[in-house]
Amino acid sequence: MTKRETLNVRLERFYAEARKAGLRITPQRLAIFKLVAGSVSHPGAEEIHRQLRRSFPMISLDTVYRTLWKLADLGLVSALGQERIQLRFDANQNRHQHFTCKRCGLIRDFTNARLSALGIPSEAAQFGQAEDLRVEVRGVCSACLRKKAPGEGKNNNSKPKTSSIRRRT
Amino acid sequence: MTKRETLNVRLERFYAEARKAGLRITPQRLAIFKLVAGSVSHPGAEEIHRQLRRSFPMISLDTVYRTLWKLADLGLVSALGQERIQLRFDANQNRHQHFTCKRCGLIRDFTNARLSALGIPSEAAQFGQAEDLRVEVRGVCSACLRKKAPGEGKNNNSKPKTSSIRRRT
DNA sequence: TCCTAAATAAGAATCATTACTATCTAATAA
DNA sequence: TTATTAGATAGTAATGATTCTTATTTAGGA
Ligand SMILES: [Mn+2]
Ligand SMILES: [Mn+2]
Ligand SMILES: [Zn+2]
Ligand SMILES: [Zn+2]
Repeated sequence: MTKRETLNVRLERFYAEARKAGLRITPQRLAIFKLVAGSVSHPGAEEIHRQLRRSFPMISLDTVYRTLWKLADLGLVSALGQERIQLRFDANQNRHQHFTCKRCGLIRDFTNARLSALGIPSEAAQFGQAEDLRVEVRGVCSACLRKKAPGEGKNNNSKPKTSSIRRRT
Repeated sequence: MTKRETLNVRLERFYAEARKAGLRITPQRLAIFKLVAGSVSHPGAEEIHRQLRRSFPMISLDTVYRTLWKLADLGLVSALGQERIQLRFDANQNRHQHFTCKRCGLIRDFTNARLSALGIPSEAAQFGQAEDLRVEVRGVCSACLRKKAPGEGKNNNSKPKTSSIRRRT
């Protein structure tokens, strides 16, 4: 699949999902999605904002963020890194894996023999010198499941204000 | 190994590494390391600070951060999450893996069949509902390798000021 | 074309983290 | 034991990414 074909497939999905969700297709939103969908660099919000200023000199950074999170809600993009903002520290230097709760930020250790045995994949070498491999299982912890297990509409719009966790999903 | 034994092993290492690196063992540093080493919750700096106020009412948040990074430099703790601070977005919704440069924050996609085939490990279930598994290879990208390949003392103290990346390692 | 809920721009606010600086102290040697 | 001093700390200001607030604009349906 060429780069152009990939972009088109993603755009189709964008239109389809946006329509399904009753999301307005503004020029800003379209431009933001196109930029991310056509990029291989996993850009951050500032970078996207800087690029888009060329065609939308007045676009605000806030719009970029709002749009990206909307797209994430629709499953059209993913947020990388963490969604939690605080750094977390770990004194366990044995090889192990983490379970992370995407709601409250809980992190717990576990050890799985198969995962611990994984070597650095050869594909990584093309980008530079690989040093280690991290495996993270993401989900929702037992405590958070208990909190509001039932009654979750597909579009959970509880305003999160500012907790340790920046966003849902 | 009991919890107490684990803590003692870690403390041994702390003293050994600190001595080796000529690091002063202050009451604050010892307390910070003990707290992290005795915890299973991967605490953040604020949390550590709050706990330590009980025994050191005057301890500053800055000391907590400085100490944690020092410990990280010595390989006694790891920083989780990302060291990059900016969120990054990804429109590739096919299963794939990432290579991440710990110096400049570059992120690139790759696909490894074995990694893509990994299922959620059973050990994760004890913590709640697991949803997905992320694999990240961390290292140094080609461009960064070129920049200052030689002449790196073991303790690279270039002041990082504030770039997109918060820290080395 | 008109209406209205949703989206935007602008800028203030927040929060985690880092920087600055005056003081303090652990480690060493006299 | 005391003096010395490089390294560490507390306190506080600064920074930078992200989110919030509000007045204005607009997409899309009637
Ligand atoms: Mn851990
Ligand atoms: Mn990707
Ligand atoms: Zn949780
Ligand atoms: Zn790099």
